[in-house]
Amino acid sequence: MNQRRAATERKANEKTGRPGKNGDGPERHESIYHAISDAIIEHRLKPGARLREDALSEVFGVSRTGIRKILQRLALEQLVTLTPRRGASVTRPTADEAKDVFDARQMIECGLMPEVARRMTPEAAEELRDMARREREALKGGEQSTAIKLSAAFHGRLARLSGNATLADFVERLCSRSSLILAVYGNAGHLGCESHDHEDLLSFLEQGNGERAQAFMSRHLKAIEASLSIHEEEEETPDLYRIFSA
Amino acid sequence: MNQRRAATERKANEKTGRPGKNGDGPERHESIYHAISDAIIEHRLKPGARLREDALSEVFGVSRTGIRKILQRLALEQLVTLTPRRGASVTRPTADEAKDVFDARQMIECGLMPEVARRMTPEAAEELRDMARREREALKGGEQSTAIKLSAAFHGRLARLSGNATLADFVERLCSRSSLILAVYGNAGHLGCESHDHEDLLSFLEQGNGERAQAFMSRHLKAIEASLSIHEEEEETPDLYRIFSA
DNA sequence: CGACGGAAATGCGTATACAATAGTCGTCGT
DNA sequence: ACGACGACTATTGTATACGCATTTCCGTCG
Repeated sequence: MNQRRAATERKANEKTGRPGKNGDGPERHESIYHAISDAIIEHRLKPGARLREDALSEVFGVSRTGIRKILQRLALEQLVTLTPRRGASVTRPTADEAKDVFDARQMIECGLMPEVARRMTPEAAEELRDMARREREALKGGEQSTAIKLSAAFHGRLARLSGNATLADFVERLCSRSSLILAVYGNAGHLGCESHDHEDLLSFLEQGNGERAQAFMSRHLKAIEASLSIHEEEEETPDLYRIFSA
Repeated sequence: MNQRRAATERKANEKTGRPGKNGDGPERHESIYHAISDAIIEHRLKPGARLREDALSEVFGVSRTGIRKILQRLALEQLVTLTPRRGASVTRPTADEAKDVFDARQMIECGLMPEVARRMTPEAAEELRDMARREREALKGGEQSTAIKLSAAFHGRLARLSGNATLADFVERLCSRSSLILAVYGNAGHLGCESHDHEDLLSFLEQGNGERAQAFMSRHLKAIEASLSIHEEEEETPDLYRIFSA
């Protein structure tokens, strides 16, 4: 076990070109954090998947201490669930949580649209249009992972344009969780944010029409939420009596 | 000096078995977290105060590892700021952040009022009325720390009544940060949420009048924000040129 | 008198060790 | 043969100690 670990560490060091010591401290942690959160958002790590500290520390070639810090952060963002003495696993959102998240997005993202319309610039519109285009291409090309990430990034970038960093952070967190929700309750092949919704939304924003953008965002989110198939999947105390009596 | 006191205190705790809270488990960390965050929210730790890991670990009798975890969490909630190789300090919110926080509170707390009015029950109203009463009494009695904490708790509890846990979490975070903002920009003797605002708001909610509650909350928050004296206090790179040319 | 350089101090991150616990598997008794 | 109890293992949680980087302060030199 230790030998394996040493080998992995050496390989990691060779990769970064730092022999003996990896002094990249915070930067390395940041990249690991993004690697894990991306994997979760892109559904390469599915809800319920266990994230063992030893395994992660071996894979990334850092100490378990560092991994723990990263897992704590992910837990605070509710992307992973930490159960005491049982370790970390990718969060499996409940139906209630899904409703909360989409209600919150309705409130915040829609509420942000007027200000975003006011602050929209040609450069920002250009960047967003590019993201929307790439997302649609990824979706067409079957790269669902890429499409999911780009969709979340689009919503996040949009919120950031409002100038309110705090609310933009909230939106980004909500989008990450939405990815998880789609992974659990989404119908395969009918991913959220398809069609030309993002492009259409952009048009309203470029026209400075906050009202219509707001209404459109509301419909957009409602459409995504409606596409979910919420089946309650009782986690606790399944009603065996009801199940086996029928 | 500090070491000796901390050592004796820790020894005493171990000998007495730590009455009230058992120090063994994660609950100890939880209580330390609350101790620090309360101290920040109640302005017993003022913005800019440095939080050295060694000192904290001695005071609370836990290792630096645990303190680090707690500081990370507080940093993610933006109550403390971690500057690389400079340590942790209580966050000193900027004027921009203050505006963002209050704009966010306007959007979320006001947007929540209709649902809260719909779900208000006599028991909840009773509890909230008690909190408001205790807050007013604390304010009258000169216990500003208690009043500040109760005010934040009132807003948080209110949001939680909406049934949306995600948005309630956001509101609680925003209220914590608001406490910090009041510490920096608030006028002494004119603390937020005084008068009978909370009681009046409760009345509207008990009547199920979400519209008026929403409007009242909006005025309430605007009043708090307006009471702030925002002076820019350039932190870094003071504009010497501008200062000395005039 | 100012500037440069070294030594001490502080902080951060990692590794290692140890403790505690939940899950698993085997054995024993009825 | 089946169930229950107990030991073992795997994994997490926490503390301690060390190494490295950076900052700060002070002494010496120009």
